[in-house]
Amino acid sequence: MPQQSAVKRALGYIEIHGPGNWRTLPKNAGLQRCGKSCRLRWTNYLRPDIRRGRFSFEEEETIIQLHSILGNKWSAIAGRLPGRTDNEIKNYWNTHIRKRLLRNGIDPVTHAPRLDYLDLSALLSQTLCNSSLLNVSSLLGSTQPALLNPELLRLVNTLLTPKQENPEMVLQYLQQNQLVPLQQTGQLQNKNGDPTNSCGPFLNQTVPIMQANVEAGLLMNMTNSLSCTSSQENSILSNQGGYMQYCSSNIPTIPEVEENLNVEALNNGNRNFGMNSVMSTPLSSPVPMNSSSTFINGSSTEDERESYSSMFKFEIPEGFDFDEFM
DNA sequence: AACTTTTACAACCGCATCATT
DNA sequence: AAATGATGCGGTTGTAAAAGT
Repeated sequence: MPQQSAVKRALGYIEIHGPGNWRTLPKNAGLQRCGKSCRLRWTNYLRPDIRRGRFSFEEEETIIQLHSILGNKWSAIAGRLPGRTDNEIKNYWNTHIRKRLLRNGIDPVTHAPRLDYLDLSALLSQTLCNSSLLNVSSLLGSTQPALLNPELLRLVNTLLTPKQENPEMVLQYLQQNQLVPLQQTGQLQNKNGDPTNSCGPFLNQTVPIMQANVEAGLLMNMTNSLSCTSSQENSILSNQGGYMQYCSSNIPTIPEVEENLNVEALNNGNRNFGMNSVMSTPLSSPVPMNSSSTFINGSSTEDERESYSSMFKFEIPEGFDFDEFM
């Protein structure tokens, strides 16, 4: 007996008798399934009001927000997303959202930032001149993010502490910890020992450059990378005064950073990066969740969403003089 | 082209709760 | 109040398709 016609019979049976009577349904419709299986099949797949297709960005944000409040109460979350089933949301969480949160250094269970989940190797390499001489990956000691080298955590902390934003201290730290070769001239060299390569002069000249430009912009961006890796995660930052805001002992909060940096100078090179734009999702109540805050558009693809995340990674400020640098 | 690995999603399982007798 | 069956729910598994080698 073709399965297609069995489904049609089941649907016809439900149309006549309504959903329910799951025990009698398989017998009357000639199905091999048990009643429970029929019910699940109906609620998760066959129901006519089920909305199929990709989750929109709004839906995704709603799921994250609700999950931060409700936890794994998938049916409760589904209740706020018309046409979506708990099973669908659960699957989407496990296959998409959870992974992205982990990649962005956010614990998907607690929704708190976790440095040990973050791809710090890539972040720091990118940060410090995309340097091949920085043996950052060795700091990690393992490919497993959970086993983060404490040295790296200290380094990140050093980089992120506003009072220590002087790049000289960063370099000093790197040298002290043998993360870069210590040179008598103070110049750095690459693996080939060539001090005139792109990275050496950069780090040598970086101090004044960074003091002028990078100091504010790069550190701010790096802070964003760690604590606010995407507009989506920004929206679920802790629950203070109607706003969600993540907190961490190591990571300065955004207001702290703003306090310690010259915001005006910062914005010169990063106008699209204003703090307001990333901290603007009100969450005075769990529902309704259709915040208008940080949406780029409602039909963004996953790749596009990933690119939002990368927006918050290190960028060289506009004022950066590459000619001088080279 | 063939094989392996990864991804995404539907389906299943077991337990908890609710409703009925 | 207890027993029984139905339903709801969250975690897990199975598998087809896609991606990678």
